[in-house]
Amino acid sequence: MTLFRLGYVSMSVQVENCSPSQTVTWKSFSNISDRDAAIGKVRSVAQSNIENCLRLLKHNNANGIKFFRMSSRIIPLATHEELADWDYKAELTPFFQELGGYARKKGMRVGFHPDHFVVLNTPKKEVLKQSIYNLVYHYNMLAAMGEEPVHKCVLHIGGSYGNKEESLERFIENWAKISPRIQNTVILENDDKTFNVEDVLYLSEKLEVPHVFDLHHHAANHNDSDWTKYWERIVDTWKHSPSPVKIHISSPKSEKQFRAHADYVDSEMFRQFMKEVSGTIPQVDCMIEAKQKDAALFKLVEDLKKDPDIKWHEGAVFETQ
DNA sequence: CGCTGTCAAGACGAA
DNA sequence: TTCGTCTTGACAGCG
Repeated sequence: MTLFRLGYVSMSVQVENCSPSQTVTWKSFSNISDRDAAIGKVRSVAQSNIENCLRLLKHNNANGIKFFRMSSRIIPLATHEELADWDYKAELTPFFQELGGYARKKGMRVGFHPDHFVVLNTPKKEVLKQSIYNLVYHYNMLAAMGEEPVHKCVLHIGGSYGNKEESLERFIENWAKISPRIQNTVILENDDKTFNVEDVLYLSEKLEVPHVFDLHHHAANHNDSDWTKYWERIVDTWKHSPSPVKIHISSPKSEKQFRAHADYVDSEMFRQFMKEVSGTIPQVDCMIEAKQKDAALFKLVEDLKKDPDIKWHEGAVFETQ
């Protein structure tokens, strides 16, 4: 018996005018001569983003969706050094509290996937510094929400820099320079070009970091295409986590653009995955990464409803034998 | 009003 | 070494 929860990424294609990623660019910030007014602009955009994120959570709850990836762009310019003196935490905490309070009350799992500028295996000191600063920003948002800031930020291992083995080892060296509280926010995903499941498992097991397995990336980048032989080890990386195993699901856009995300996910592919996983663990949370966002999730649910073996709990939560 | 180019941030490969 | 591309949603600017 396995409980599946489906989630989706950041924004809805159904709820209108509800972007949680409105922004103020550095360029437009700089064009405002009154700095207080400029900060005010950033503050109001951030508040609006948090409000819209809350509206999305309410939309999710109404549809039985208990799993969600929040936008990393909630606070524009939060990690820009020119705004380092702005205490966004103090000013925005009440808004984040409401957001986190709602998620908690409804039993929702929320998390982040920081942008690709966060590269922990970089050889450049400055890039590592900025990356850690970016993770601190994510930590601060989680803390302000009252969320336990553990295993909530999905990252890739990083670049290969011409030598994959060295770059894998550099991750470990750099990891040692990061405080435990920030280390604890991180979970690691296999990518579609360089670091495959075996590489992530190597780090995950060594550093005790849960591995977020991405099925689509695995199809694009693997040593052995049969992922099931890694499954037990993947599950094992979650044994000390407060959260259930997390998986990424998406389908290739086309044969030619294999690595790009399709509008929807292939429900046959999902069904295959579901069959393999059923019975191996009590619960798995599946992040649907598709261009059509929540609409793709709803379409998958429609398809899965035809399956008589599935027992439905809520809109996007179900149980298999 | 709608289309196009630009936007904090990194990595990579082509020229 | 420099530049375009990747990828992506928002937005400013332009016609």
